[in-house]
Amino acid sequence: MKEVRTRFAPSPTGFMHIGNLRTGLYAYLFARANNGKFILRIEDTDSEREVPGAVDFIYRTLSAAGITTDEGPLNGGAFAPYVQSERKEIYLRYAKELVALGGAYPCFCDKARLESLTDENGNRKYDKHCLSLSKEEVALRIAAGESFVIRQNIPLSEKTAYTDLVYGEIVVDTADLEDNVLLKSDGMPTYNFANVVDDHLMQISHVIRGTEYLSSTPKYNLIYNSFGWTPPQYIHLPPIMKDAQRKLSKRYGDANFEDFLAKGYLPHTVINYIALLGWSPKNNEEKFTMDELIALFGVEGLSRSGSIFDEDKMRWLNGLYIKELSPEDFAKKAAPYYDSSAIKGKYDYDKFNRLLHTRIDIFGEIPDKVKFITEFGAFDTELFLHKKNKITYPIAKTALEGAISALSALTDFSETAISDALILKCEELGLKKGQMFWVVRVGATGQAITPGGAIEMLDILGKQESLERLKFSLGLLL
RNA sequence: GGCCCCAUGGUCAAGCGGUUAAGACACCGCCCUUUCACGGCGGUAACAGGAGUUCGAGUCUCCUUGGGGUCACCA
Repeated sequence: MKEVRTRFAPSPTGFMHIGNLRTGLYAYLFARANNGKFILRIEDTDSEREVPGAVDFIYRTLSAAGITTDEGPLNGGAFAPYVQSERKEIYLRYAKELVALGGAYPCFCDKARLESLTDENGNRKYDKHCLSLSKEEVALRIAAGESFVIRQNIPLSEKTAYTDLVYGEIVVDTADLEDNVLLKSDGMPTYNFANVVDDHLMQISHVIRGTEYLSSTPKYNLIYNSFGWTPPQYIHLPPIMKDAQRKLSKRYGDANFEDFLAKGYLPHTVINYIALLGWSPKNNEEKFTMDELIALFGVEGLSRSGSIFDEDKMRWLNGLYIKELSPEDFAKKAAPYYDSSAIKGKYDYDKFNRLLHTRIDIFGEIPDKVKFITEFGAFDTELFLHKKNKITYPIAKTALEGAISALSALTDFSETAISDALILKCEELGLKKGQMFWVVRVGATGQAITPGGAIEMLDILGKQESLERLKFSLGLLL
């Protein structure tokens, strides 16, 4: 059997869209799962969208994602160059050959004429006007420096079919296809042409890409046929959706890989999560290493319908991965988020690390979790009330007063001392421990949900601040 | 609008003619716990609709409806 070779062919736009990354991931997994090669190719034939430094950016992204390439612009390979803008002469050569073979023809029609072809529904289809030009006239006009493009010569009406590995047989009538531009007037190829020439020359065995190409693939196969080449196998992928009717796109917010990293997602969480959007293994697990994904991946598990991106689930997954981090790793990754929070430079980050390690799903939650340190003021006293612990206003008041007196007497404000003193006071006042701790925790922070228990909160705040806050809270009850 | 594709809970999804229709997220409840959280256990919730094929249909066929894609000198 032929060697499996897949490719990831992004445009250098300066960001890595999640949908794109998933396509690349699947191409990578498929290659690795079949002991094949994974190739990176840069599709930069649209000079207007060129972004400097984008190639490095793509490599950094793949590296962060744990995806390695066998061939590409930076690591080279037998089919270099891997950047389309550097392959201009190749496309030109093959375009000429295709014209000679009758699969394409030069076209001199200008924009105005093209627009005049638009019908009442706003649709337009090229009428093969320039196909009838004589060889002599074509040569003359080109020699005269007239601007032209090369168009694909598509048969008027015949059925074309191919078998997609996930969607099955796709049949399209060539009457529904247009004589698209293959080579632009600036000499650059369009995707329609470059992708065919490159996939063939680079010996790509399986083309893995989004469904937007599902119905135009027959067009590409026609080109392969004209050249006498064998088309690759196709694996088209359903889209990742923002909601039921919108595709996930950067226009709607945080859909880029790097945005998720900035929010405090671990790179592998994103990979793990998107791997499961549109593909599922036969087992019932949700958490996979890259090696496990490779071992499990197969086209049988690919789905045909679009999937809505659910950040809640990705958060949960990230929480799982965060809990697995060693304390050192956690501290290292959390540090930048403390530095951008209100407690920057103050307090011992490690005290928070210990509390937050099991309490956050993404690092971006840190600033909000530590906010209570610097933000404290009047709050809704209903927070004191607790049905299950039978906490009423009088009990809250008693507990607060008791806590204040017990804590005031302490010289050693350690966690054990605080705990002992509060528990002793409970017995003295006939309060349940749960009542005391709840009231103290709320009284010291003004929040129902806190990044730690009562004792931990008091310990972090220190004796003076704790007492001031408890007295303030008591005041709210009077 | 033409053409192509898709359709199981709110979401991701198993299922590939016979199942009490898995599992996960989210949500709710219980337990654990000195309070927050973690963790454990449990619960609510789905085959878009209609014909047909079949002893039997979520699974096959057709139609309807809904949704997506595509119709560029963008990829």
